[in-house]
Amino acid sequence: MAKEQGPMSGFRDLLAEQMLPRDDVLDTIKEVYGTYGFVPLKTPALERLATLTGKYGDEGEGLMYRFKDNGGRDVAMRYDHTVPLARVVAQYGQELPKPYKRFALGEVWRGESPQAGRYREFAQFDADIVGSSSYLADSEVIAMMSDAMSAIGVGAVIRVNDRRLLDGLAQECGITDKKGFLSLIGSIDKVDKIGQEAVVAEIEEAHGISAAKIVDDFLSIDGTTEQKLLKVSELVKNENSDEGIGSLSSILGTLAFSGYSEKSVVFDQTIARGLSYYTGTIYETTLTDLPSIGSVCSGGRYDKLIEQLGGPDTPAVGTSIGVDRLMEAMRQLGVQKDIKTRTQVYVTKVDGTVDRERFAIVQGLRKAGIAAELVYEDAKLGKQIKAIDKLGVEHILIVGTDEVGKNIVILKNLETGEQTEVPNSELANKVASLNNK
RNA sequence: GCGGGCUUAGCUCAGUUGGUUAGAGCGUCUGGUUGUGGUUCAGAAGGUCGUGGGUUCGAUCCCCAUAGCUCGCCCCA
Repeated sequence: MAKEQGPMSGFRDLLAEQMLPRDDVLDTIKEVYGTYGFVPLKTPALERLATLTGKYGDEGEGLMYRFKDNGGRDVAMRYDHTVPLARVVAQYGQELPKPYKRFALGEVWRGESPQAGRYREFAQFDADIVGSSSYLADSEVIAMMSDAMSAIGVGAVIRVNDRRLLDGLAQECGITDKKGFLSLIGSIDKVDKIGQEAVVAEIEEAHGISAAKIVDDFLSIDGTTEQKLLKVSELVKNENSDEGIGSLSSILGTLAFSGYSEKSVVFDQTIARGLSYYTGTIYETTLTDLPSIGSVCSGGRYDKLIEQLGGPDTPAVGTSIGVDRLMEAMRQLGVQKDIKTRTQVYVTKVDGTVDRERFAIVQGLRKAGIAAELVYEDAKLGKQIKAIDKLGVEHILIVGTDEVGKNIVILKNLETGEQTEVPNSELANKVASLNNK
């Protein structure tokens, strides 16, 4: 059958069984972010083309969804949350609190060719601290990522590095031009994918044997965070790397002091991040039980970006969660909740003459904060129960003329099969207590 | 932008070395008598075999084209 009536390639419908667990995860993350004082920011899905052009490089530009709107204006779909943030900072700079800690959750659109775990419309959940270059800001963002992963029940380790360390490494390798540097970083970034040997070979080809030797030694460094930092500082000695190591020591030391062990936050000199705009701390998140899915949450410090994007010269550090990849990971890990509805009680229909009473019962439950529904159409009770059970609703009420006459309802637990008569007056409390268990 | 794979029932897929009524599992529906499900039993509905052309007495199967989907590379989340 033609599958041409579905959504376009790279776009998806998310039905209740995807959206409900997703909402739960996002709510949990929002709560965590809230405990750090982050406030929400919503920017439009559509921006003026001029706001977005020239910000993502030629490649990004080509991937942007752009068109003329009905009034003939050039517009483009939001491509990420960072450029809109820069616009907001430029526009409201004076009014914003300092530091400005905001999170942004929403869809972004990129006209890439879709692949496994990559879509043309996908949600990003960004959190950034704008206006401070303090290492405490970096520390908070990393701690917050770690907390968020714990809160949603996913084991994760955040691997932290510093861009300046890599700058220093490049310097040691005799690489001074930006292009060479990006190629070096690009190679190092692939170490998880292709292995150290292949990376070293690639670097030897591009930058010569002595550079390859240094990188090989660099990548081989092992041990605890503290040991590794020491060894790196011995191997790469220059101003750049010293800054990076100093900053990493402060951040990781501070985090360790607050109980973030090496199981949750580590120094990893192989983290490179392909993006060119990072200036300091960089980090990625590896899921303990599903490393192959890649980083579900990553970011770093980008002190020059907001200025480049047309805002004021403002330091910033932030993180971005790939919501869809995270949900996919949770599905694969089997930790995604299996829910199709939030309804707690379903009132069945056994007798059409008591619809008013059934409706009133449902309204009473709803007023008490309980999610309740009632069956509309006549059907065999067995069929009703089957359908309700399939939805995953645990309790049903049976209300017919007998029950209405006695001012009671029959409450049945579909999991245990247990069934009791409950006086109408006690119903809401009874149901509430069931769901609190 | 480059390369591979796929497209048969609502879903996941068989299948025909080209030949009369295209199959399975799951799902859906009906029934195993009146207000009690998840197991089970009996039965039913449901397919222009992606679209267009060609070869052939005959095509879902072969050829060409086209579209859609999908997976890699690049880049990224």
